[in-house]
Amino acid sequence: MAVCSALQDDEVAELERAMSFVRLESNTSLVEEGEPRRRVYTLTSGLLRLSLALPDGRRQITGFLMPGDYLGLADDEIYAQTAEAVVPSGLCSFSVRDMDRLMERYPRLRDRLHLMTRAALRQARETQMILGRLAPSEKVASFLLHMSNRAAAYGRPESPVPLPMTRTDIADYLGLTIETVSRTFTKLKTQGLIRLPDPHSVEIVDKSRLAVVAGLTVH
Amino acid sequence: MAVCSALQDDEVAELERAMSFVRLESNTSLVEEGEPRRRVYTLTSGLLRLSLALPDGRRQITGFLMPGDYLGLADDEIYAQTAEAVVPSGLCSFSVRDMDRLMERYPRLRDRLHLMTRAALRQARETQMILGRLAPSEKVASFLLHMSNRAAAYGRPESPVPLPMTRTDIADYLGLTIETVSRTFTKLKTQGLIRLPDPHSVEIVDKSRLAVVAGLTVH
DNA sequence: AGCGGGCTTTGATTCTGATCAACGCCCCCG
DNA sequence: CGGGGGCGTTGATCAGAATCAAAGCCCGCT
Repeated sequence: MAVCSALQDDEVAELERAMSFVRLESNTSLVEEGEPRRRVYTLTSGLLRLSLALPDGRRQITGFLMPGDYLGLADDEIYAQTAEAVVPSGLCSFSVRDMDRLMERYPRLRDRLHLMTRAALRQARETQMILGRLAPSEKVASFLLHMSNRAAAYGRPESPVPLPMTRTDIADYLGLTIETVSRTFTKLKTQGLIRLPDPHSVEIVDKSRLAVVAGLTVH
Repeated sequence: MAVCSALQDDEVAELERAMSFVRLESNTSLVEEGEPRRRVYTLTSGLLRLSLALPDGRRQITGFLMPGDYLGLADDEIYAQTAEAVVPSGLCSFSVRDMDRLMERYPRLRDRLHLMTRAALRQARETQMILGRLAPSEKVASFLLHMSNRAAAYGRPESPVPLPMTRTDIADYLGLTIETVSRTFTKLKTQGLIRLPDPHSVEIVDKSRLAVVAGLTVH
C-alpha cells in the first residue's frame, strides 16, 4: 500500500487502527460532488473515475484513479468531484479528522501526500493541454500512451493495455463524443499502430509512431 | 503580501532576509518549461501567464497568476511550465532550499502554501471541464465571470473587468482561435450582456444572463 | 502629420467533429 | 432457443469552429 511505504512499522500499525475498508461495486459512486467531505480514501484495487457534472448533464471526467492513488485530499469542506467505480474496487478510508492527526504526527506521510497532490496538479495541467489543443487522434493516442505508462508503473505489461472504462468514459475524459473515440480507435487500427483484440484492451503495435500521432514529437 | 499573512512578525523578518525582488517587463519570461527549478516565486504585482508548449508550437495557457499567487510550488526537479509577464510585474523570490527550510520551520506557512496548491488543483479541474465540455460562448462567458470574481476577491470592482492579456492569450487559455474569441465577444456585446469600451476591458451588463450563457445554471 | 506594425475585428470558405440514425455484437435472461 | 438491452461500430448529414483573407484601429516612431 502506497501510504505505508512512507512509514515505519510502528507507524503503519497506528495507521491501520484508524483505517477501515470499503468495497465498491461497478458503477456505484463512492462520493458525490457537493457532499460534505468526511473521509479520505486510498484505492487499493480496481479503478475509479473522477468527474464533474454540469447542470444540464454534460460530464467531464477529470481523471482515473488507480491503486495507490488518493481521493479527497485536495477538497476542502465539500467534495469537488464525484468518484465512481469503473470496476469492482477496494479502498481504505480514514476520517478527515484522523487523517489530519496522522499527517501532523507523521511528517513523512504528510510529505508523501503533498507530493502526490503536486503530481496531480502537474497531471491536471498536462490534461488541460490535451483538452485544449490536441486533435482527436492526438488525444486518443496520448491517452493510450498514458494508460500504457501507468500500467507499466504498476509493473504490468505496457502493451496489451487494459481499458476497463467504456467509450463514453473515454469520450468524457478527452472532451469528445463516443463516435469520434470509436472512429479514432478504428483509424489507429487501420494505420497499424494498434490492435483491438476486444473493445477493452488495446495492443500497442508501434509505440514510436503512436507518440508521433500524439503530437509529442516533432514530425 | 499573502505569504506573510500566515506568519508572525518575527517570522516575517526571517522570511524577508531569505527573499529577493524581481521586476519583470511585459512579455518577458521568468522561467521556462524544462529549466531546473532553483527558485520559487510569489507575485506581488502585475499578471503572469503560465503555459505549456507542444513541439510544433501550439500552446496551452494553464492559468493566469495574480498578486499573492505562487509559482514553482508544484514542480519538482524542473519547472513544468513557462511563466511570462503579461504586464510589468513584481515578484518575491526564494531559493528552493530556503523555502524548504522556511516551510519546515514555520508550519503555518507550509500549511498555507499547501492550501494554495490544493486550490490550484481544484481550479485546474474546473478548467478541464471548461476546455472539454463547454461551447465557445460558454467558455468565454465563464472566463469573464471568473476574471470578474478574481478582481472582486482583490477588492477591485467586479464590473469593468480589466483583461490585460491579448486575444491570443485568451484563445490559448480557452482552447479556441483568436477569431472565435473575438467573434464571441462581439456576440455577447450584441446580445447586450457585456460592453466593450476597449478590447482590454469588459463591462458586465447582465451578470445573471451571462451565467446562463456560461452553462452554470439550468436554463 | 505620416508611416508602420501589432492587435483586433470582420468576412468568406473549408473541413472536421458533432449529431442523427442504423446496425452489429454479445451477454443475460426468460 | 429466441428475445432484449447495453455497448460499440459504422454511415450520412449538418453545424459550427478553424482557416484563409482582408481591413480597421491604435500606437509609437520618425
